[in-house]
Amino acid sequence: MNPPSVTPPVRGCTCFRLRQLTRRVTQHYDSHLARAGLRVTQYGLLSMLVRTDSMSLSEFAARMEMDRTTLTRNLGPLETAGWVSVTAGKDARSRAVRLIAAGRAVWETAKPHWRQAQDELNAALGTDRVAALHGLLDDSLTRFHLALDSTEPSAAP
Amino acid sequence: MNPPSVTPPVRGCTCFRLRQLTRRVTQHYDSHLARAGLRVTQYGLLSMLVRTDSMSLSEFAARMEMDRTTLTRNLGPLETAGWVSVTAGKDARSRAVRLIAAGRAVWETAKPHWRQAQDELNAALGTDRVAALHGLLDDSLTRFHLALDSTEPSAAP
DNA sequence: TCCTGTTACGTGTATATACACGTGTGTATA
DNA sequence: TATACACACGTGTATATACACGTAACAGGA
Repeated sequence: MNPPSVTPPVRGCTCFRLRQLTRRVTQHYDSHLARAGLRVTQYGLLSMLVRTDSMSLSEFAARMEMDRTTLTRNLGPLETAGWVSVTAGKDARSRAVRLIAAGRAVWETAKPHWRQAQDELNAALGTDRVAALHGLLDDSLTRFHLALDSTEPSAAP
Repeated sequence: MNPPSVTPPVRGCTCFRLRQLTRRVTQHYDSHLARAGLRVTQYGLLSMLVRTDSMSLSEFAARMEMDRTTLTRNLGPLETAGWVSVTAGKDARSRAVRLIAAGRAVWETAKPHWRQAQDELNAALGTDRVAALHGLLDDSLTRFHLALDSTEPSAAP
């Protein structure tokens, strides 16, 4: 007889599992979005910009949960392609990121390909499971911030 | 009155959420493993090698759910550090990957740091939630393979 | 034996990711 | 006002990721 209602210890590495699934899922989305000349990371950036007139780099990075310097690099190809403009911001320090018409057009073109990738994933995993996964991922991110932000073992003053 | 037991449509992008959380969680693990001079990806590779005497590159890549060429690149730093050896395999084509004593030593050193990173995550999210996340991630990966492998839109012959 | 297809790799290229570090710029304080 | 600090960025460096492409080696059949 097993002891009831005892939570089994967590086995293995959460980060490893996350990275594993993320690799495969990213490949799936990328293979679809490639038809529009985009990667899923780029599609995500454009999607965020579609909903916002203008943002500073730091604000953009915070919303994407992405390192600021990573965002700078990731915007490079989008700027080169003429989809995004990075101009002077309110401050002399700040810079404003904005979506250009061509960028919106590419996003519109890519959208049905993203939709198909997502539909195939929904079918493969089951809608219930995907919904549960979304909830768990969102919740985990929130709790992660609440508990671990500015508690990292950088230096004990 | 809301219609009962109707699964709400899935909102947003699964891949985006996965990548978001993976970024943050990876940073967390990396900050701990840095004390042992490792990244979580490298720790994962060493962990797999600890349980296996010898493997071909392709077999290793398959077990890691990692692209073969990605694995080749990721093994570079580990070889340079003298933690892993890549020698001739059974075949003249194949190559055997093996963990060296120094590699095992580093892994042993890193293990408590990984443990702490995992414990902090467990505390931040709650053990139940982490267990649920593991189950969902594992299950999703399996179902992903069953449904989407060799069904990718590469080319319609 | 020679040809053909498959298998197991490596490399070039491009993007994704983030830390350490340095540079201006704004702000508040002595 | 001079100074110190905080803020917003960019860059150098290193790793992570994978597709396209090419090469050498094996396995079968003509």
